[in-house]
Amino acid sequence: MGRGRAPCCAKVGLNKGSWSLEEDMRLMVHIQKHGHGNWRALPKLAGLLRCGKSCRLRWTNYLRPDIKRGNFTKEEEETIVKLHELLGNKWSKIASCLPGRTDNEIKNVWNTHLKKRLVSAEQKPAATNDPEEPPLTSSSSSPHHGGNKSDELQHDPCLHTRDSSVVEVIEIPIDPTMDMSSFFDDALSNITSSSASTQLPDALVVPDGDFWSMIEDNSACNEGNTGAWLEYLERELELELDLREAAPNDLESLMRDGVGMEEDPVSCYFQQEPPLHPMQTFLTSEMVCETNHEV
DNA sequence: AATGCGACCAACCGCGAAGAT
DNA sequence: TATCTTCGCGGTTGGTCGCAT
Repeated sequence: MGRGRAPCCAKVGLNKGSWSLEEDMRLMVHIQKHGHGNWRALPKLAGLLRCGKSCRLRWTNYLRPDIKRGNFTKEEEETIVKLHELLGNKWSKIASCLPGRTDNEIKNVWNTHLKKRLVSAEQKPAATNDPEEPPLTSSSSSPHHGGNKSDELQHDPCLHTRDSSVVEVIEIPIDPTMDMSSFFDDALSNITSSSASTQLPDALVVPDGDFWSMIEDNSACNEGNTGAWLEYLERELELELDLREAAPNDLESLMRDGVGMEEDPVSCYFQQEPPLHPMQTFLTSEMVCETNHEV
């Protein structure tokens, strides 16, 4: 029980459901500039009619700049399966081993894909040796379906199947020092605060859609309100480069070499996560692939 | 073309745990 | 010790999309 816990969301006058583009922008700009020291106070400071919890979820599951977008690779899926064998339903721990993936996303993938796959793999006798089926090793014995037994396995180096046999667990190296939340806190604290107001200009009409699709929609960026919003965002984030005008070759060199990291605190912030180049925050994986393939 | 259905996934709720004050 | 706050989890919901009929 949360001791003295205040109820989440005073359920009066607060927005629920899907986030609008304006809300995304407000949250993103506010966090980029000021960080998220106090989630409860953040919505008010950012001018959002949301509860802090909702803001935190939106940020961690969707807006965070290091989130990897797109389908899970086979390697990632196998990693999830193996880590689930080790850790059980410790989605955040599993997520910490999969850079760019959120615990919610992993949970969804597990519940919708991997669990079913394991069940079907279990139903198929191992003797069939179906080459299409991923190995999944011991997972065919499905250590967890049938209940939340995750904690039982947490410190058990071996997995016990239902027929009492013991199977070997493949060890996945986990960096215990990896703490994404503190990583972001540290990174955000390095951003020099600007004197500009976080309030969005009232004159700007918020375009329809969501944040990333707006960013991703290359063609739509050049005209209308979307363009105005992007320009506003770039000003707020002090981004000097206009990606919309960058040619594919330019983008590739930007991805490779970076631009103005030393000068641009926001870029420095983005740069602190090694697998992600700062510019990737404004590029979809599709765009990056496209760029790489075209050259 | 319209409808139904299932899959997928973002988002929510309620709760316990843990850290900070 | 009590309180406040955030984090993390399990479970669930509701909207959207694609496919079959």
